Amino acid sequence: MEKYLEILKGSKLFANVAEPEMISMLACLGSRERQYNEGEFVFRRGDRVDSVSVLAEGGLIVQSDDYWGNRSIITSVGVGELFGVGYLAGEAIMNDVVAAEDSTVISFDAKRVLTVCPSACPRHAQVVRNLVFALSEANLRLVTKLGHIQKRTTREKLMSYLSLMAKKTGSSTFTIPFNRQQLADFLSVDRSAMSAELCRMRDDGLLRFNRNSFTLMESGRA
Amino acid sequence: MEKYLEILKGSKLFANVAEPEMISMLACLGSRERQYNEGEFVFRRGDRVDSVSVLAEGGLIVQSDDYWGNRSIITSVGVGELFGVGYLAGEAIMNDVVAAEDSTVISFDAKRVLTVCPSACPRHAQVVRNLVFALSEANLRLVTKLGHIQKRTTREKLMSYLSLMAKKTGSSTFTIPFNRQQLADFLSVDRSAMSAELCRMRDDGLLRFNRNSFTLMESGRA
DNA sequence: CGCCTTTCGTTGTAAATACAACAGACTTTC
DNA sequence: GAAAGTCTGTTGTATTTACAACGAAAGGCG
Repeated sequence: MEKYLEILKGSKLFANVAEPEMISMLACLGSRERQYNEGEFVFRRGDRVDSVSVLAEGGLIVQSDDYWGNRSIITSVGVGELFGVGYLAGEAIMNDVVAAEDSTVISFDAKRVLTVCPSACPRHAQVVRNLVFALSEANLRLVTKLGHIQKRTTREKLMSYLSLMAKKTGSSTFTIPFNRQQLADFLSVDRSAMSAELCRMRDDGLLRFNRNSFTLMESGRA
Repeated sequence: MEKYLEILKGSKLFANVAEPEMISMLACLGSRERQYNEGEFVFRRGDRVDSVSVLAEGGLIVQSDDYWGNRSIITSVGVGELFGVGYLAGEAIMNDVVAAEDSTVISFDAKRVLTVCPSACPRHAQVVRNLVFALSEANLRLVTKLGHIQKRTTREKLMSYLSLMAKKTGSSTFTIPFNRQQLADFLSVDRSAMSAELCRMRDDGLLRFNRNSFTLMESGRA
């Protein structure tokens, strides 16, 4: 566990909690550490989640395959981020969470995080507040994704996603954390159709790209 | 404010908080009450939200119009539900919140809810926990909606939404809280195309409907 | 290097959707 | 109860997308 103190310190869950206090809370919160190999399932649809989990190493994909095998990528999870916190109210989880690479997950007993000893652990209340903020951000991510997907055409979806990425990185040139198939799954469109549309957008002078590196052109908004 | 005590008592925010304690907290949390007429904006895109709001009367729609005027309905808000809680982390709100009918909103100062006097107000910690659960549920709603929208065809989107409604109400006959245009906006499809698809589904024996009352047929899953 | 696997672009066709326009049913209002 | 307005269903056309299939390029590995 000590290995990951730095990461935990930088995670949303322990924002504004000093290291000594954090360490004293780790035991109190029932923390557990577990490794996952690439491709392994962290959660499966139908599981009940009774923990608050932080990714300490690696990368995760939150996805969902429907009855006919169409895969939808809900979101990706990076180091230091919380996940699975959308199901604390007791509902069964609706998506699979899969390790995109070898990963380490640190999880905390949800009941202890939420209900035990806010006085005994001096900064416990802060952790609960952090949880509120983390959930709030998760909400924002989902709404943002909805904003992309609700666009009517593939080109609009791509523009919506790519222009947000440019805004987030503060540069018109950036790389995305998806390959073509994953991007298509994320935007909920067909890969080959999306690939073709990307090329048309390039030919129309909207952008340039190479693999997962993109550059948006001034001409913009078509 | 007293008018709405019953509703507040039944709201997610004050679950497991006895009425006397709740009343003593109302002032402490900086509660405000405000009326909105049908069509009036409760929040506009770009607003900063520094409050936790509960709908006491009426009904709200969370929606977003894009640059070209296409409207997307994110969700509807019923009496007793929290809204706007996805933006506590400080980001600007991305959607408009509009009163679908004459409505009353009670809001609480977010900073006080999150940071003040967890000891002075005996059940303050419970309210913060409730907020976590409410956010968790909001997350779930969004993920559920994503599940509908990510379906590739209009028929699949309709089946996804309607079968969930049947499951939620526990009956194969139920009414939905949307008219056709709103349902189309919610599922992010064209209204007339959706209307036509609904009729084809009826002709295929999948369901029956009249206005916003639907009945799913045994034959199911096409 | 050569083989194998994965990823990406390309194309043609069938299917699905958006859009526009209109008619009928139902509501509201005066 | 007539008029105006709203909601829903219907149809035809142009556009967009999904699907399948394939070849080329890139990366991994013995």
